[in-house]
Amino acid sequence: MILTLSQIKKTNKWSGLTNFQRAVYEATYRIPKGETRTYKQIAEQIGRPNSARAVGNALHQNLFAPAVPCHRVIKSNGEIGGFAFGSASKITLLKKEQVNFAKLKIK
DNA sequence: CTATTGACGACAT
DNA sequence: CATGTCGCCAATA
Repeated sequence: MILTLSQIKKTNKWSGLTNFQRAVYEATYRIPKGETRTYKQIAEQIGRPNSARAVGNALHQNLFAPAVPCHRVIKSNGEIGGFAFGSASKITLLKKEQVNFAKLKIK
């Protein structure tokens, strides 16, 4: 079951989150299919340009997978970054979404 | 309250 | 290109 953003906000999990976490999940939810964002870009989008690391921590909790497409978030240097279920599966998901790998350091 | 940790970033070497 | 160092921030113990 893939929850919509509005449905996510009604869950009991959501109510327990901090504003920072909520902002991260919202920003990530809006990443269009076939595109990627860096942790840095997410941080900037939520008004905290220096919180890229904290963004990664937030996504690691991954409370709303797969509703929140956290696999579309990568490192700013083009590397894949981490993933709760292993970076290999992260790459697989991106390939299924026809992401442009040209700019990424992935074969 | 302090200390530690981690799906990061920028820069130097 | 590969490593190391330092800075950063929020969550957690």
